[in-house]
Amino acid sequence: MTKKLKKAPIRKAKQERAQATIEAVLEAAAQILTVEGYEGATTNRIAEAAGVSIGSIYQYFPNKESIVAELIERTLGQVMSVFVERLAQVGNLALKEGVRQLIRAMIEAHRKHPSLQRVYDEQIPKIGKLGRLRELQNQAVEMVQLYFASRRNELRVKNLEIAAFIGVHSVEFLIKEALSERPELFESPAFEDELVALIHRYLAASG
Amino acid sequence: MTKKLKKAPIRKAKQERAQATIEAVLEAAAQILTVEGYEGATTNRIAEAAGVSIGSIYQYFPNKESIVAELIERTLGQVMSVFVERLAQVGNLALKEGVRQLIRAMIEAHRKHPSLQRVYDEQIPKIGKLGRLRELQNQAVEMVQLYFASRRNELRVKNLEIAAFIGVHSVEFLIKEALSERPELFESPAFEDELVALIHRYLAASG
Amino acid sequence: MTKKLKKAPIRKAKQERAQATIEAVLEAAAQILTVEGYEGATTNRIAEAAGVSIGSIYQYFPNKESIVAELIERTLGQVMSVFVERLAQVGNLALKEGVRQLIRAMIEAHRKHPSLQRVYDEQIPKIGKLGRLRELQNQAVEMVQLYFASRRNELRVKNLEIAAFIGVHSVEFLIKEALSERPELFESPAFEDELVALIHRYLAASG
Amino acid sequence: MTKKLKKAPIRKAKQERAQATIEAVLEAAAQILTVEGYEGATTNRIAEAAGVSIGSIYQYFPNKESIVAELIERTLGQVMSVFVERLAQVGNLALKEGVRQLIRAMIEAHRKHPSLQRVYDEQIPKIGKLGRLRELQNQAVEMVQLYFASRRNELRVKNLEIAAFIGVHSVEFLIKEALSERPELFESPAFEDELVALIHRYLAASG
DNA sequence: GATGAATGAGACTTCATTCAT
DNA sequence: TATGAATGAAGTCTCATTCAT
Repeated sequence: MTKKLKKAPIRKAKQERAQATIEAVLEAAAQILTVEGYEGATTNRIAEAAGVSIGSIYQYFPNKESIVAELIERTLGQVMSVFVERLAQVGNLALKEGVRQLIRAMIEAHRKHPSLQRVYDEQIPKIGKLGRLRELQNQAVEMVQLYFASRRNELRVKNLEIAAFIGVHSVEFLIKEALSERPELFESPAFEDELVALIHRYLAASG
Repeated sequence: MTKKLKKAPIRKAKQERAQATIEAVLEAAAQILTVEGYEGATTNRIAEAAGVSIGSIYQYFPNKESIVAELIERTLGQVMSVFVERLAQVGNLALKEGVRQLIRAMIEAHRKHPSLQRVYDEQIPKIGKLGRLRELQNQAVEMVQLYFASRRNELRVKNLEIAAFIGVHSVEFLIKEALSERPELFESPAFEDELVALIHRYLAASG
Repeated sequence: MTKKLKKAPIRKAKQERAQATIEAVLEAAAQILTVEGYEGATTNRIAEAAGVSIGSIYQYFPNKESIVAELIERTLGQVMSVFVERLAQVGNLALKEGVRQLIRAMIEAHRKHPSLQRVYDEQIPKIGKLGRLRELQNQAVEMVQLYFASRRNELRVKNLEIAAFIGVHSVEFLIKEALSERPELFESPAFEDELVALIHRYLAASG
Repeated sequence: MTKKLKKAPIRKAKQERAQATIEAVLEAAAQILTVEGYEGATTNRIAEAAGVSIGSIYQYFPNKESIVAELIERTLGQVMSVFVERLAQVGNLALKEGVRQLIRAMIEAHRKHPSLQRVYDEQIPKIGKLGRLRELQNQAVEMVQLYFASRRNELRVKNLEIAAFIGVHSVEFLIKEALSERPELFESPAFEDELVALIHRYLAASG
């Protein structure tokens, strides 16, 4: 009994320690990738920044690529879940308001992972063959296309696939671009308005 | 005198040979970057593909980065010159037609350097600290802003700087994205129409 | 007193558990060495296969080498004890029958530790500088030499040291070679006859 | 013309330099393998001992294993060619003289590559899946079997395959064993006589 | 004692760059 | 000037061993 009582917390403590190491590695990797790019992100540097030995990294990640992969997976997962959630809430709003809500969701999602985005864009093609990013982007395009379909009577555009492609990618990219090149624009309330105008006027029957 | 008379053509011949070497190196580098990405583009591989010794590369380029830099410079230079030229011709066209001409120019420019673009996007941030690309993009944005200013009476948008930023970057990126992910869309005539609609409706007073 | 009475069985139990751990480690090590060779036999893998934590291994073995050393010691010890025992029984047999008994003993001894032999051969030189194997082989040679001396009148050979060296090593090696390369030969009864013929005809006065 | 005249020797000089590097690496590797075994033979150590940079090793060998492989190939190739040559010359000699010639050939062949043999035996199983050694040994056994067949009327043994297996392997191993453990025996003329006695008496009809 | 997370020396290998020819 | 052999810093990863819990 005594043993069992003791052992459980011990194992837990160990698991926590392990998890702490993993988090430290991922944070350090994110930090270095952001500041110095993929070239600067050597395994030794990540270990050092994480305050961990190089061996510990390989206890939890099979190789360097998998660190970046995990980082990507987490970031994209969060971004997507925010987006999907908002999309569900938007179903019965008028087009313009729906567009605004979705754009706002994207802006908010990116605010949480500021400059890592660019690094991911660069590295993703090398990791996992066009990778999960494309997959998720395509999912997003498809979901948006369905939303457009549900609002068809408000739309000017006919080809919803092209419209979704253009809508998703232009917003996504303009957000990233503003975030990294014009932070003051990204932060201004006008930015959201402009994006909404861009997409809504493109989609909607005029007048 | 006799010497001088002889030397001139020899020097010329040498210059030609040197130029040929440079071209071969750049072509080989472009080819390898396109097909295998930056990782595969080792100096030895470039030398081999160029049919030149590794030593010769360092005769003309101080380091590997400078090869990529020169490649970028040339490509961007061409794209920009096409764009600038078209911009000059567009001055007195109506907004919608002007927008169409500029978009068409960008599409054509990208058609000439299809797959290298993505590599450049990835590499440019690493070379020369935000690099020449940003500089040129900013130039483009400024010129477009000037063009917008000359058509102010046709515009709905008030902040021309934001409008130019959004217009240039969304078109630029959508072209790249279509080129690499939806080539069939890129090739369809509808693509140009959609881009024109996106930008023109965003800019113009409706009606 | 009460304490002592209690402690004794506890210590015993502990000792038993300790012994069980040691056995598990040695078995796992033998298994892995046999199947995957020395390269695959990492300490972590041995611990895992033994169902023991890596820390426990270092409780009982000062380092990795000592695990292999113990394994070798045990195997060779068994082989030698079989051989020595048989040698004692052979003292008053006629040469040919004595040779046959000794060869049979060697064959039987090797049958018990089939594939580990080769691994030991590879590893022994690295462990303990020429190692215990040489020592034991030399002992065997000396004992055989003594046996030959006791049968000197039946012998053709004069230099008993050389004869013992040749006899012991050729039999030992042919057994190992057959075991690993021609198992069907090793299992056939003809094999023993051939070895006996090889050694007896070499030793004995012909006719 | 001048150029051609100059270039040829230059290329030759370079080839010589390259070859010298290769030889230095192989010699250093052989030396280290002999003295310290496979564990001690790190690529850096080999490079250092060869007086070459680590990079130079990888200019000529794709990996560490290939260095050992080349060493083995060269040694075995020489041993085999000596053996095959002698076997051809031995065809019409009486059995005993033939056996002596073959044994002498093996002794001479091993004298040229003294202590490397043991290392090869250890490493060969790991390189190339039982490797070229087994292949060559099997070839040797087969050739010897053919020789025995041509001398069948002088033989006592019936199963020539087993006889060849036993003859080849026992001689081969006794030579190696003597070489590494009893060099003074290896050098004595009696050694050859004993090996000849061992094999000839085993093979021949007595009397 | 037992556990297993953490350590870090050191192995193999790559590749931009130099330099003797 | 052209060549390509040589260089060596630096990168990724492994694994025997230690030590806090």
